[in-house]
Amino acid sequence: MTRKSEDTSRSTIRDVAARAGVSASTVSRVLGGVYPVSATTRTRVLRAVREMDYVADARAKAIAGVGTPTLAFVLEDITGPSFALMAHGVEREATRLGHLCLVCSTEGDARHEVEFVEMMRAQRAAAVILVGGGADTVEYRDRTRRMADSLASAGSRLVLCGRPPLGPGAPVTVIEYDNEGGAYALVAHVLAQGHHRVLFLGGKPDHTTAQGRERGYLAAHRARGLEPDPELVLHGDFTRDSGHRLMRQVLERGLEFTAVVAATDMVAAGALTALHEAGLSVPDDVSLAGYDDIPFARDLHPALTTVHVPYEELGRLAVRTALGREPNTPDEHLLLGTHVVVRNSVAAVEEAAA
Amino acid sequence: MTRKSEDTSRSTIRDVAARAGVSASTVSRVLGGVYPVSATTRTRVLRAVREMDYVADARAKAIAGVGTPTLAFVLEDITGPSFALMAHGVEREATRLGHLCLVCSTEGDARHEVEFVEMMRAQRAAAVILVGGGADTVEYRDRTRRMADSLASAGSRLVLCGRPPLGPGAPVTVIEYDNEGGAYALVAHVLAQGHHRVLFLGGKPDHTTAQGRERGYLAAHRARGLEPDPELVLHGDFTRDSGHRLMRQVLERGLEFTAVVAATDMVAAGALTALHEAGLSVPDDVSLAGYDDIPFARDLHPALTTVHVPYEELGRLAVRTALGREPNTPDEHLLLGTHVVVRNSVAAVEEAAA
DNA sequence: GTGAAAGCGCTAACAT
DNA sequence: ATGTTAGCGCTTTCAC
Repeated sequence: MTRKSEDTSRSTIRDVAARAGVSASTVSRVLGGVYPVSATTRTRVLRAVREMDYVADARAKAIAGVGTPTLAFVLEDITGPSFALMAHGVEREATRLGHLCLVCSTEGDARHEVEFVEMMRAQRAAAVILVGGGADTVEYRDRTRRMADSLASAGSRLVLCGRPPLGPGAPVTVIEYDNEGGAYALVAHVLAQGHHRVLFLGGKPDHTTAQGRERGYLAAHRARGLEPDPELVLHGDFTRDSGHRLMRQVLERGLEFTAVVAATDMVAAGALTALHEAGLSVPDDVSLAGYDDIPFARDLHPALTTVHVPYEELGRLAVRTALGREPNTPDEHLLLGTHVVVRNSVAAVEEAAA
Repeated sequence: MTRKSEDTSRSTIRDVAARAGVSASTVSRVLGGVYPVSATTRTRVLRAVREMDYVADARAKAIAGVGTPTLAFVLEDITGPSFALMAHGVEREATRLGHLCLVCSTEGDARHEVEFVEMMRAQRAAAVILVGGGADTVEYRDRTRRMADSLASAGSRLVLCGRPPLGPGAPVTVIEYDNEGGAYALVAHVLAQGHHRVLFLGGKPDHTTAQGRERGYLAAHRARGLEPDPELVLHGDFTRDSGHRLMRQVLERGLEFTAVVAATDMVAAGALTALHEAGLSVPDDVSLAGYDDIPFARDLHPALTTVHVPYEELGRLAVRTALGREPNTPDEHLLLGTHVVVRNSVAAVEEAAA
């Protein structure tokens, strides 16, 4: 059994110094690394350190100017697959760069968000990464702008990841991906299979991510000279339950369509089981596509055609650029590409039936 | 536009004091809360604070004895649905209790794990929660015991969440759930549907979670006087790919079975698509069950029968008990129940066919 | 090579 | 009610 010091209170550098018969500065020096210290003193100190199982208080070091930098990550709900993917990217890159990683869930509450940002500022986080879409209201811009300024004035930096950008001049970094482009490509693909009435299961009308995807849906139609029936675009949120509910209602109402494009793989999953519950077969009776390419998409049955979003990369990039910038650099904007991944959930329409 | 202080370096309490024409202690007092301060001074100070957008350095406060406590959460990969669920529980409860929440991914590397724990000790984290199963080797016990002692001697506490417990006397809290019981109930349910040859897609043979589930599988058989064919229990890991690969191999080998129980919903998902790819129907041709009850289980087709594990509760409990205990309390052991949730993926065997 | 002393940003005990 | 001083645990001049 390893012997441990029995004293309940953690030992300080002075305790170690005392036990080694040297001064605190000396202990600091041998622990610090490459400062000239005599071999024998070094050994004595190291032994004391080992015997007392001493670890320097990181907060004290931080305050003295040599701490491990910290990076904060605030999102809505770690449980969402795409959030989790980003979180993973952030976390990996942060530890690769030797940063600690604080995480907070807002549960979708904007008040929590600003509270967290305030805390992170108090923690002197090197950067705080805000993740997940939302409404682009003036209230949002003001609030976020305020956070950005306040962080910047404290030598930190705000990163918006998949979020509405602020106006020019704000000290933020925004990393986005091409919502509209992905939706455009996806819907073009569906249309190319001969579908004419494709249902769109969208998100909240004021949510910018939802808007981008909806724009893509519309644009793809118009590029073919089609004007989609307004009845076909529905609004809900990005959850599985929303997809399920919406799909059910549509089925009850007897709306006509041969394909459905969901704003999210989660929505698609809910819609899929609603379809199944109604005895419909995908893609034989109706085609279905999603958005996000979460890992589970390929294990749905049929495997879901969707658009891939490089979420993990997004997270990695967020920390890399945030940490690379000078705090007060004005707005910077990265846009990552998306691409559709074709699996088995959308089929060509039977021309005979038409 | 809100005016902000232009000075790039964050302001200190003394700067605020200077601007308000008072002493630092006074600023500290008005910010601190309920200490008697004259109304006019208070206003002056608050104005200065606002004008400078001042926030007290949390690290300095911490070192002075009044910091926001921090809690660390180290897991293998935030991307796994069950990990994410636990993380969510931990995070929610932590912020509810006013704690900050540090998170680290080990990517399955034990060395990273001890490094992280060491860092957390340096951060003076109130508790560190280690999550996720593993092998119960003596190396594991030694290493973990060492971490527990070291944390305890620093006034912190180690919590093992869904992990092999240490021997008695170690200053840890372990929170587990009933792996064996859940598997037992699930397999009993499958057996009760008339299945005699049920395939088990297990995890790594030395992984304690995998072992518990396998024991349940065996025990359920024996309780019915059955001795399962050893050929029917396979080993892989807990990933979707493992389930997919294993299922494929089994199908190629032409093994006979009417039901498969996967050690994990992820494994089940992989197995399900392999089954589908082979043109088999679930549950008409073969029944399938999983374990974990991740949110996606009900959107698989057919909806997956599985055993529910209260992961989120697990996380919440982990922080609650960790924070409630005195640091040096010896081992404490909580065991949460599991229960099977019946959906549509296991059917009764056709007695006619037999 | 090593110690004493000052300083990091804050709070708290002690004065007044 | 407010200022002064000491102290939290550490690093870093500045002496010797």
